[in-house]
Amino acid sequence: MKEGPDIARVAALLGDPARANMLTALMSGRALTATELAQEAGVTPQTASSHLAKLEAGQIVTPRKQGRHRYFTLSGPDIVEALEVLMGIANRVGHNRVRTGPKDPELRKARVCYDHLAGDMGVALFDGLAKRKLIASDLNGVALTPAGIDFASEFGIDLDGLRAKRRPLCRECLDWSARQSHLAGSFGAALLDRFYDLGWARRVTDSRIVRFSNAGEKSFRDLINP
Amino acid sequence: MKEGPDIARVAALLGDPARANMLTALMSGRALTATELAQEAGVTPQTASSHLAKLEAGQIVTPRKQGRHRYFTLSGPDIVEALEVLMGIANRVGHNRVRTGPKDPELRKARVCYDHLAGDMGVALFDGLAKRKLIASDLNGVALTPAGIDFASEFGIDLDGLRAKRRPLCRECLDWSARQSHLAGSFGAALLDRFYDLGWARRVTDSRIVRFSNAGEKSFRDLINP
DNA sequence: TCAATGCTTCGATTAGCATCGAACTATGAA
DNA sequence: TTCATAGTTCGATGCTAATCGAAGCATTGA
Repeated sequence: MKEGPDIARVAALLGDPARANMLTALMSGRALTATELAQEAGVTPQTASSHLAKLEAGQIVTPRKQGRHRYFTLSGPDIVEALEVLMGIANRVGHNRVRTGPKDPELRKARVCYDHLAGDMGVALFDGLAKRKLIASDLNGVALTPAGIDFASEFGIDLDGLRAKRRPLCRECLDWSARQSHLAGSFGAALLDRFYDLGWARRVTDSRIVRFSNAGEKSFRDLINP
Repeated sequence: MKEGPDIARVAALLGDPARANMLTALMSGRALTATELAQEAGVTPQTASSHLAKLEAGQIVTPRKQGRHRYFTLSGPDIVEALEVLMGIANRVGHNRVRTGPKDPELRKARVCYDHLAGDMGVALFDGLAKRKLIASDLNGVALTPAGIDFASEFGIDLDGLRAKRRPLCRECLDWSARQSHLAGSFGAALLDRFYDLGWARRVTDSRIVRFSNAGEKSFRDLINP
């Protein structure tokens, strides 16, 4: 009938509430089992199975069999990007769920959102970088300032390497718990990696929690509030 | 129920074939009337009206009243980006419509796809830049090489200005007629703008056709095949 | 005023699909 | 082998939403 790639097929796959919930859960970057995804989506395992079959057929998720579990992950960075963009639009047009966010105080404080820092410290990072004028945000989104570009190389981040990827460098991502923006995109992810490398923080296994050491948190505070 | 922005609402709006066709048509950047969009989508005006009401309520499109017509445009650059990303995914997973592309030979040769160059010359531009190693594409997508960055400034393109926008610099976009990649993203758009400024080409009014002058086409050939 | 065009609202029909209960397969543990 | 857990398939149900015909506004032009 019409020309071009079939957007509708892909978008329809993301457009069901149950499936969207599953995919959102997978944005944590962790591989989740079918049952876990069923719980995340609030549906029965049968229903989840049917949804997962569709997502798999559409190459939105990739399954990996391990013992009697099937672990699912998002099938590529383009899926992450699509979800991030859609989140941004949903945020802009005010389609937000009423929800307070995670209960666990450690989760509220610092956790990973796919591959970047979220939670109170994620928001603090965004605000801190903005206050130091290393990033600037306007109607069109957020971007590194010239000062921010200098900062990145001083801080040990290879911007040219990041630019080689398809993902945009900077993106705002609405924080589920704090309801404010934190920094996503490949630069946001690189910052968190750098925190790991510097020993400031580490990821708690089997959880989205990011735990800063005392010294690491101090350095972090100095970074955002010099 | 769940946390976060409501992806599903937005994605569902893009996930209907009729609506997706309308939105794809609007990627040309031109404002289209309700009846035109109905034709593009292959539905009756009544059905189109109902779809447009939903898209308007979801702030995906913006109407502008003029006389007895209602002109619709995409409501922001984030919508364009979402459509581009979804096209990329649909392309990757092989969800393409079977269709040869536009019939008009001039359309096949050079036209705008939203705001960048498409058609045979769009594909030639992509290939030429790749052959000159000004852009490099891999699994993750396409990006400017260091040589490409130098080229851009020599050619009069303000990369820092482009980076300040939310849109990614480079993106592959599957060409509807040639079935090969051409260059989208803010850099792709800037290149086309530069062609206009240099007098190489101009846009035919009320059409997506881009018409190169003889001298312009020669310069274009020299550019991509030095 | 009348007619034509652009677009929307109403109502009825239809089709697709999300959902779940129940039964089935597969892996692992006792 | 037997039991338990993880996951899928099947079938039935019910809801939502896309679709279009017909009628209703609104704007423009004669």
